[in-house]
Amino acid sequence: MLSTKYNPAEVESKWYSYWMEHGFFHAEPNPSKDPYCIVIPPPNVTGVLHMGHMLNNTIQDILVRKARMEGKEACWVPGTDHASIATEAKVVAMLRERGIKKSDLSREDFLKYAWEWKEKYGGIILEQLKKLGASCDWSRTKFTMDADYYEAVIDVFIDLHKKGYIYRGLRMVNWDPAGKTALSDDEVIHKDVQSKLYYIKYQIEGSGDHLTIATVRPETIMADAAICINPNDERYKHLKGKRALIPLINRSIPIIEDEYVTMDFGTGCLKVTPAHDMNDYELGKKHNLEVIDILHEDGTLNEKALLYVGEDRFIARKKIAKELEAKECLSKIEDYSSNVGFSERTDAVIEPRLSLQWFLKMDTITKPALEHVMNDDIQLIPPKFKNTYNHWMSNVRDWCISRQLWWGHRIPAWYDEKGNYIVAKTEAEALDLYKLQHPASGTPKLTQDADVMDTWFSSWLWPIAVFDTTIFKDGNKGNKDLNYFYPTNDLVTAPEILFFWVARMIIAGYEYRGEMPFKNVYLTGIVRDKQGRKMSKSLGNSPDPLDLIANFGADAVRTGMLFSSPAGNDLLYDEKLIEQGRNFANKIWNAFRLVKGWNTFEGNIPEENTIAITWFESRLSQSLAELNDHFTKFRMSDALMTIYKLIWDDFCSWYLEMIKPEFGKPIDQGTYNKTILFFETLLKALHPFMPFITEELWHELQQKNEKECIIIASWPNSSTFDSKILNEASFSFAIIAEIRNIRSTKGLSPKDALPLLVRNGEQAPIKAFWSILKKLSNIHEINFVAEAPAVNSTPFIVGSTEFFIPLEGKVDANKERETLLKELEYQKGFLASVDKKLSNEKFVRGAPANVLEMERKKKADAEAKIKALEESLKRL
RNA sequence: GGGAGUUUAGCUCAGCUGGUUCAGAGCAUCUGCCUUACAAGCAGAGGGUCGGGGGUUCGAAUCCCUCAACUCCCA
Repeated sequence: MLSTKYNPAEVESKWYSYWMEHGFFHAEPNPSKDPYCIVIPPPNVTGVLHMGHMLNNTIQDILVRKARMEGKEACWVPGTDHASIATEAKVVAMLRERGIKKSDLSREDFLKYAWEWKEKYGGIILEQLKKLGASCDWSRTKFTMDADYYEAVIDVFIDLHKKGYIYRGLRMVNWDPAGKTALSDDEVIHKDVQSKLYYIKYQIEGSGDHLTIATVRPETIMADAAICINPNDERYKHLKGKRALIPLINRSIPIIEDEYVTMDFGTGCLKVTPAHDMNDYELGKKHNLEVIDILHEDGTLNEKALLYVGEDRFIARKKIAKELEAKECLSKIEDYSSNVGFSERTDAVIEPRLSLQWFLKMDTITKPALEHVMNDDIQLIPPKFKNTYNHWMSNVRDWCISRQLWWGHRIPAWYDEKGNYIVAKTEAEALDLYKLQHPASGTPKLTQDADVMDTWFSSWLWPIAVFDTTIFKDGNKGNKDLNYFYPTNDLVTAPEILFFWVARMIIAGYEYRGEMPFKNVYLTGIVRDKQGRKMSKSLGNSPDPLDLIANFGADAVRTGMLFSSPAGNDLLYDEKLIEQGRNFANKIWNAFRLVKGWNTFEGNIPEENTIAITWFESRLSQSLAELNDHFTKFRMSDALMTIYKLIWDDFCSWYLEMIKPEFGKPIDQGTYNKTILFFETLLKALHPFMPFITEELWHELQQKNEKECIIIASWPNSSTFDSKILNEASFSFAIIAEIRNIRSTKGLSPKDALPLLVRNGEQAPIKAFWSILKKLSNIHEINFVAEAPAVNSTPFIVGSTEFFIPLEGKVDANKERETLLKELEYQKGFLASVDKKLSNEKFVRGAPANVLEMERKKKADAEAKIKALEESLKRL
């Protein structure tokens, strides 16, 4: 005897290995089939599976499985990226535990440790995906630091440099003085900090007058390049064209005008320090100001500061404030709350710092990427992201592609001792080129740039490089795989990386293939907890996905994630959703137990079963059409809900109840066979969502060959459906609900068979369903009558047909009158509102014919109901 | 500061170009059932002035204006 509970654990591991053994996930270029391809957003090699991955990869797996069943050559390419910053941080932490400092290691030794770390932990996340059921072509697993991929990234750098897109320039970066490295914006944590606003007096050159500026950083006055005022500021008209003297050091600086200055902040006079503030830097560029950097890389003042050289910036701040006060240059100090960036790793206050970095010019290379999204060649789903995309791409800034790290693709630039550089693949090539360009210089000692490239500068090649890493150097036509699978079809990712990654892949796609990298971009939401907070390790509000899979089964987790996740909207995670998924699996399991338990006999199909079958065929077809429609619109949640209701409501609650033989009795062979086919069709339509239970039952329902698996079974298509029988069914379901309701309110047991009278039943739109109605609502006889019965009976109306259940002695006349009166009142009110509309001339004139007709039918129905209700009341 | 989005039942959300798919779904809640597939279940039921206000229209959840709250992105 099978358990009443479905047990996913062994089923899931069994089928996953089975699929792997039979190579069902593997795809090869196949000219007789259409390709379907998704490249995975490569997770960090350092990562472990979190809820966001679960959602994201579930959606990808659903799309791939469906495409595979549709007979396409479905290829889902997995892999990881090297995540230079995150990985380097983890390796540094690992070394620290072993008592090793990064600064004591050579680059080569450090990288050895990094690779060791990668080999040990780098595959974890991919193994976890297997537990989820991900049907990736694992033989194609790619890593952004694979030797050939590494070379491709270098080739791209060289190529773009040759094309004039890559240049070296000064740029403000987030500098961590404790870690002595630049950080990306993501690694900076902004906090509100209580600080002071210092009001400092600057003498105006050639006069005894002063102006006053307000600053939180008095230690930077030595780096000032100008004072800026707003040209519209009446108060400072007299300052125009003058110069001011920096206190303490008496250096003369110009007073400039720019509308950038907020007149009502501070004093309206702004000190401009281009070397130590992002905004001031921009302002400085605009006005051609001198850039004076007064800080060492560890945050102490350098000789350019002239004062307090060697002191830490914060100590210098205090000392300078004191000295300004002593020399009466400080007019006041206010408390002030400011937003300060801290290093995620060292917690040091971030210092904006100018440094030489490598950039990719974005103005021309982005053009096709913008155009082809705006004209919908590439579709963003949901489309609201087009706005955001447009805004970003139209205001795109040059991309800073260098990082002061070791783990990653090292920049292929070689410098001589004077700082001249050559971009080349190897040192030997660089040397040859150098000699060509500097024939007089002899043989110099060249050193390679110490920095690596931004991780995105490798992952932007992903949709191409997973197939072919050689096309970047010589622009060849690409290998078989690339030409078959590229452009890929769908990309599923988070909106957070729309620019970091998606936009850049599109740019690279057009640059190197002249073609889009994918047709559709499905943007998922963020998984949050019940209170709407982002899932995070520090909050501890994220469940471990693998625990969930162990407790509920992967099928349950997959469907649970999808029950509430419209595209682009956040998903509020609740374990209840996973339970719902588990309950659904259990429901299917029990339907299987029922069907599997039946014995059959040879004989004619009874009339009610014929009707049940005809009806379900139509219903199935209708639902499959709906399902496919949801899929074409990427409405995954709705697609799941469609199949969920089809199985739970239509198949289990209605169809199986219609055909279910009495306990212990056999079922006729014809109905049985048909039912198995229905069940199989349902399993197929459900397979992309719940791959494991469907594969299990597929093999349990009927004996299958070794290779006859649901994973490669053909996707069920919708055929025509008979809307008449669907209407008849819903009409009879409404009657059944009424009868059950009457039983419920009158306290009648479902076991007591009741008679049913129908007034003018010959005209009721039920036709074939009378016998089913009898079975499902336990009615022992149905009589068609011309007049309402004289005996005590409970009436009800469905559509415009009147029904009566004779209930002598069981009816409370007063209660009955009450309900009838209530209904009568409602119907009269309804009729009044319809009448009002119909007597409105403008409505009758303005409304389209079908609307008018509807209203007239409403009126007729309401009048019929009122008449029937009044008659019933009279009889009571 | 600029831009985008959201607001519909207790919760999560559908409702395309204004009119019977217009007030819906799932979950939750309540009531009654251990009815031999399933209590991880069955059968019923209740629940919303569609964020507030104003306008356009014969007719507004849907279009326009305005206010409010929340969210995200960029600075």
